[in-house]
Amino acid sequence: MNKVYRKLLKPLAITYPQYLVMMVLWEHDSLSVSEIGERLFLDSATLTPLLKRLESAGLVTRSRSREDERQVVVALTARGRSLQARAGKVQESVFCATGCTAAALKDLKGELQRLRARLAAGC
Amino acid sequence: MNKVYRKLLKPLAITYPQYLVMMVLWEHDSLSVSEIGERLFLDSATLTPLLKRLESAGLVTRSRSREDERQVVVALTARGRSLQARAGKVQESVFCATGCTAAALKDLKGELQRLRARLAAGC
DNA sequence: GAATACTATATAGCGCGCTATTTAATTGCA
DNA sequence: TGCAATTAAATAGCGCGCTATATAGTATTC
Repeated sequence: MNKVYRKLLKPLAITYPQYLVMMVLWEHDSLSVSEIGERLFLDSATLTPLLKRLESAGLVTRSRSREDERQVVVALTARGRSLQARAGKVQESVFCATGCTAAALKDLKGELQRLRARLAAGC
Repeated sequence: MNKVYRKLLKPLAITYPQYLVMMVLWEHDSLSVSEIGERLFLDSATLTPLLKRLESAGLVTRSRSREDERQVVVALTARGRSLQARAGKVQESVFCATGCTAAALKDLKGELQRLRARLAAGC
């Protein structure tokens, strides 16, 4: 999975986890670190360095929230937004590589999500 | 997945990837690095340091093969073998945590294996 | 209003999995 | 035989995901 994305994302010069963060931001434009974390099941220990790399790549900005100075708001830059267009083919290519129908993939995704929930809940 | 195993393997003081290697060795007792790699889809860059950790934990030995000095043969120690008994409950606990029937898990495994094969083959 | 508890990030440190490269042993071919 | 090609491990270096801990800022409680 990671390996498939790696090849496709090489032209964009981002990694697969970075791509996941960008996808979340393309939907919401601006989110706090923990809001991103909730959506991707990642915590600040993972996200902080990743976001710093996206920041130094000029794709996002990180700034302390005015209302709550504990929070760091991550927002897309123009460059970050424009990357979305170039990323269009990625999803398509991965879908093609799976050789699955959209319905089969949806089923599999649902099954894995349920499994994750059960594993997280404990025995 | 990893997180579930981590908790269960803590008493054994090994990680989940280390546990996978031990499972392979419990079946075969002695294998070369690349033979382990084939079974787990891992290469020497990942396995060499992992095996060194298992070696320094006293669970395996690593020695150059006599027939082919390029190969390193990894073999269980007595301590490594005896760990198998203590690991008995791990599989059971994980199975329980999935909340799946054995048949459902088998199906899911097959589906994911086919998906991996397709992804590896390319579009 | 001050001490306390809680929350959001950040940091340190570890193991894993990867790519790219190196080293050493074996194979194969002229 | 000798030299090139191949193979098996090892190494360097990077990003990720985790646990444990620290550092702030905010909320609560008395």
